[in-house]
Amino acid sequence: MTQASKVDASVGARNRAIILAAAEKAFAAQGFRGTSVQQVADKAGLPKTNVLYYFKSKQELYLAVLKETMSLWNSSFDKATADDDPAQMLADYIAEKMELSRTHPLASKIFAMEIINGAPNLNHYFDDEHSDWMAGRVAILKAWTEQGKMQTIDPHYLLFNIWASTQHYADFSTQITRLRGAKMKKADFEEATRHLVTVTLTGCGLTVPEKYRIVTA
Amino acid sequence: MTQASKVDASVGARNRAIILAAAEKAFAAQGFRGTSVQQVADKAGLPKTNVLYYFKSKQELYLAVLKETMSLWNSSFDKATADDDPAQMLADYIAEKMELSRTHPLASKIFAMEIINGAPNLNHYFDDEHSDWMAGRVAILKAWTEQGKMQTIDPHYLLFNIWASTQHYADFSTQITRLRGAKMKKADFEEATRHLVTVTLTGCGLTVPEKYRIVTA
DNA sequence: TGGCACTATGACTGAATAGTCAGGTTTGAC
DNA sequence: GTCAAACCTGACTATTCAGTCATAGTGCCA
Repeated sequence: MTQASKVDASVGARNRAIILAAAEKAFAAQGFRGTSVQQVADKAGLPKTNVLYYFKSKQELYLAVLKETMSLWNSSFDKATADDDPAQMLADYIAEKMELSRTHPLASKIFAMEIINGAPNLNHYFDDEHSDWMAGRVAILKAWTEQGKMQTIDPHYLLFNIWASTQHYADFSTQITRLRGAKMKKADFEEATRHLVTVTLTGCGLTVPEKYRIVTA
Repeated sequence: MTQASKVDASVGARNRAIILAAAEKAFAAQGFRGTSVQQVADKAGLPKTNVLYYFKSKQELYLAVLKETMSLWNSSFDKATADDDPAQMLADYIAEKMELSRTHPLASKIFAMEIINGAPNLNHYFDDEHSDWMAGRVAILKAWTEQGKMQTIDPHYLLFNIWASTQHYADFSTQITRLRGAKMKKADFEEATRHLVTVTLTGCGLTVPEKYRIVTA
C-alpha cells in the first residue's frame, strides 16, 4: 500500500502524464482512428507495450484524454444567479472561454471532433451534467430578461453563439493563422475577446464593462 | 469519344454521384482514417472494386468529396461593393451561411475536420482563392466603416464570428440536438438566423432589416 | 534474503483493409 | 457482327496495427 502509492506517485503518475500529453497531441491532430498507439508511444519516448501497460487499450487512452478535456470546462458562469449582473457575468464567461481556446486548443479540437462524429463517447455527459447545466443557465438568462436587465434573446441561441465564436479560435486556428498570415498571440486573443464581448453584449442590449471596451486607435 | 461521353453521362456519372454521396456521409461521420473503402462501397450498394474503379484511391475519393464541398461556398457577399448597404449584405450573408448549415451539414463537418487536422489537403485553397477573397471582403468592410455606415469593428474578427456561429449549427448539431431535446427544423433555423442577424448587426451598430427582426410573442 | 507489487519490453498473432490483377460483361458506333 | 471503350468484380497480396504473452528488472519492507 505504502509501496504502491509511492511508486505510483513517482514513476507511474509521471508516465501516465507523459502519455496523456502525447496522446492529446496525436488525437487532436489526427483523430482517434488516425492515431496509432505506436505514434503516441514514439511521442512519449516509450515502447508501445509500455503505453499499453498503463492504458489497457487505445480506447481507454482516448477516454482518459477526453475526460481530462471535459474537466477543463468549469467556469465562473456555472455559479451565476439571477441577482448577478448579466453584462459582467457574460463578459467574463466569454473571456474565460477565449482564454481556454488560447491555452488549451488541443482539448477544444478533440472535443469538437468527438461532437462532429456524433459524440459516441459522451452519452453520460449529455444525459446528466451538461443538460442540467444548460437548464440552469437558461433559467437564469430568462430571469434576467424578465427583470428587464437584458434584451429578449433566446438563451439557447445566445449560449450556442458564445460557444461557437470562442471555440472557433481553437478549432479553426489553422484557417485563422493562414488568413492572418501569423499565429494569434496573447494580445491578439485579448483584442478578439474585446470585439466578441462588445458585439455580443451590445447585441443583447447590455452595456459593455469598462475593461472589455474596444480601444480605438 | 461520342461513346465515351454517352456512357459516361449515364452509368459513369450516376455511379460517381452515388459513390460521392456515400463517401460524404462516411467521411463526415468518421473522418478520413476512420472510413474504409468497403464501408463506402456498402453504403453505395456497389462492390469495393467498383468504387476503386471510379476513384483510384481512397485519397482521390476524399479529395473529390472535399472539392465538391468547397464549391458550395459561393455567396452573394462575394460580389459586395463599398456602395452596398452593409446591413443588407451582412444579414443576407449570415442567412445564406445558416441555410448552408441546414442543407449541407455533412459538407460543413468534413471541412471542419479538415481544418482541425491542419488542412493538409487545402494548401492551394488558402494560398490562392481564400486569401484573395478575404482581402477583398476586409477592404469593403473597412470602406463601410470609414464611410460611417457601421461601427469600427475589425473586419477579420467579424468574419470569423460569422463563420463560427453559422457553421456551429452544422458541425455541432449532435450537441445542439441533445441539449434542445429535438433536431432543429427549418423553422428553428429561421429563428436562429433572426437571432444571429439581430445580435451581430446590432453589435456593429447597424439597423436590422425588417425581414430579420425577431418576432416577439 | 525472500517476497511482492509495480514496471518494463521484445516477439508474436490475428484482424482489418488499401490496393492490384486478371479476366469478364455491357454498350454503342459503324 | 465486330470492335473498342467503358464498365464490373472475385480472388489475392502486402501492410498496418491493436492487443497478448512470456519474461525480466526494480524498489521496498519484513
